[in-house]
Amino acid sequence: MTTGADENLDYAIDGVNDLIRARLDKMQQLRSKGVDPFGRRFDVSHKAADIVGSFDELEDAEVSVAGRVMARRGHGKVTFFDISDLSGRIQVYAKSDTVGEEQYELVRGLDIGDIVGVKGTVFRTRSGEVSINLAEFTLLSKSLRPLPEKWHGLQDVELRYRRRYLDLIVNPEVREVFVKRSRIVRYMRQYLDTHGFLEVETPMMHPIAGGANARPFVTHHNALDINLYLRIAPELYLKRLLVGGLERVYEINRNFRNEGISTRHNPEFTMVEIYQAYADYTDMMTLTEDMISYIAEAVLGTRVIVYQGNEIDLSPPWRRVTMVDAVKEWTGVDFHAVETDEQAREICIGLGIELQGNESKWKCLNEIYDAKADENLIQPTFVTHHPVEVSPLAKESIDYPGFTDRFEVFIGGQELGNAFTELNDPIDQRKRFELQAAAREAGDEEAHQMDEDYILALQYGMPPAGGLGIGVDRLVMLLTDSDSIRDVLLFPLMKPRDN
RNA sequence: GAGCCAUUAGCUCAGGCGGUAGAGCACCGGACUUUUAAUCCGGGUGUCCUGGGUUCGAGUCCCAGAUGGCUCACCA
Repeated sequence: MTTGADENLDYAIDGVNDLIRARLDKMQQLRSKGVDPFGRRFDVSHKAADIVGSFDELEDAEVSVAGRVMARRGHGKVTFFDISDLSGRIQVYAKSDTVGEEQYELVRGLDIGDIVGVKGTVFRTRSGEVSINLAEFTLLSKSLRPLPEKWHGLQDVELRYRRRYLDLIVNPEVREVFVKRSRIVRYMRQYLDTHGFLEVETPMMHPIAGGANARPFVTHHNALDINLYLRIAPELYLKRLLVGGLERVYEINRNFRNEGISTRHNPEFTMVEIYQAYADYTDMMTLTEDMISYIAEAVLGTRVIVYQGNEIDLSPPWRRVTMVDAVKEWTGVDFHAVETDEQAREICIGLGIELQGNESKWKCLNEIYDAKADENLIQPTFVTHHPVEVSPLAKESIDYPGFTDRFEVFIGGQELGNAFTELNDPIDQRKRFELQAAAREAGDEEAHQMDEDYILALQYGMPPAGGLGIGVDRLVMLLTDSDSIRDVLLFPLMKPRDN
């Protein structure tokens, strides 16, 4: 399928302008000269940054490098261009006398954005820049659209998210964030694997959406003719695995919650959930401190980080405070001294917290806590002992009746994780579900549904266990100093544009 | 879901009080055999987000809508 140089290709490209037309013309001229504008495999011997970094060993050696043309400086019979690969950039020096007229014409026709392969010898220019003296040039992919500007990069936030590939091409610091994200997850796996945890995968499509308080996405299976929910948490499946004797399991995967979008919430987000038989929430605290500081050390080389202008020390141990004490610290209100639900509601209203009007005392405590926690918890902090009422899957505390052996961990003003000693009493669990069902009846759309199948599993006996969930996106935000979750998601959810 | 702000060339941005739409980079043509935000000469490439309205005249004022950002609400 050859394309004639005079064929009008505008139909094939959306929004053709003069810049694009010029590139289409070049593409057709290349074809008519027998040069394929969209090449094939190319043997790469070195990465750009490695050549620059190992100049002493590589001087005068022949190398081949592939990458995208990011800048071009023509000087008549000599042309310099910079190519960029994942490792970095290197300059290529093309001299008409060396490469010959034919190849030199190809170099002169290069556009910023073209992907090329170059072969040549390593040398240093007069001004000291490590470069490749071009011997052989291959066009690997013609770029038909102009890239964003080299100096300011791509600033338009909407375009950055919708066309992340452009963001990655022109904004190196963005690429760095996602490389770090990959390393964070890798070291998390490494930590858990070396501590005897088994990585598992559990269903993403659930007949009952359980394990968290959230509204689910609904989908439909045609052959079975049943509705299914995209999971809001893997918790109840992972605990079935504890029943099955897997003892230490974890899963790193996506959860889906049909709720608002914000700088801290994306409808799909990544959680790691970890369960350890014969342990409790205090073991989970130790694990949290130890794992996160390990990851920081491994990825960043330090446990002292800066997040949004605050210096944060991740070295264990982290502060521990009960929820009642924390609320007392922030507001002066001691909930142990509050007698009635009405009193509690009045306190809430006095603090400017909106209520439905039927909240219990402990629900009120939780409301105040939710409203105040973020702003007050910059350094790593475990807030422990949430009321039983707001913790339907956690075991009640022995020495703190009415509260659960649970914690939420905050760092940098953001909730990062949630953990508790798992409720393994099937009778108690049924009662908790019944209370949740009642709340649901009363209009709480996020209350748990009864899950008979899960209770059945508990009836066979689940070992006592500690369970922990950590928001991976938020951990990445923390370790990359990102203030929006969209900056750590390659493709955050965006409303489609109707063209 | 609510409030505030933004939307102008491929990209980054400027456009006083309503009077023929601008710059830099990129791009096109020319010069140039070690440049590097190369330089020099010449060229402005546009659905001013969309649709209404006011006006002799709207990028600019008014109304409605779209998308995005931030804040709040909900949540992790």
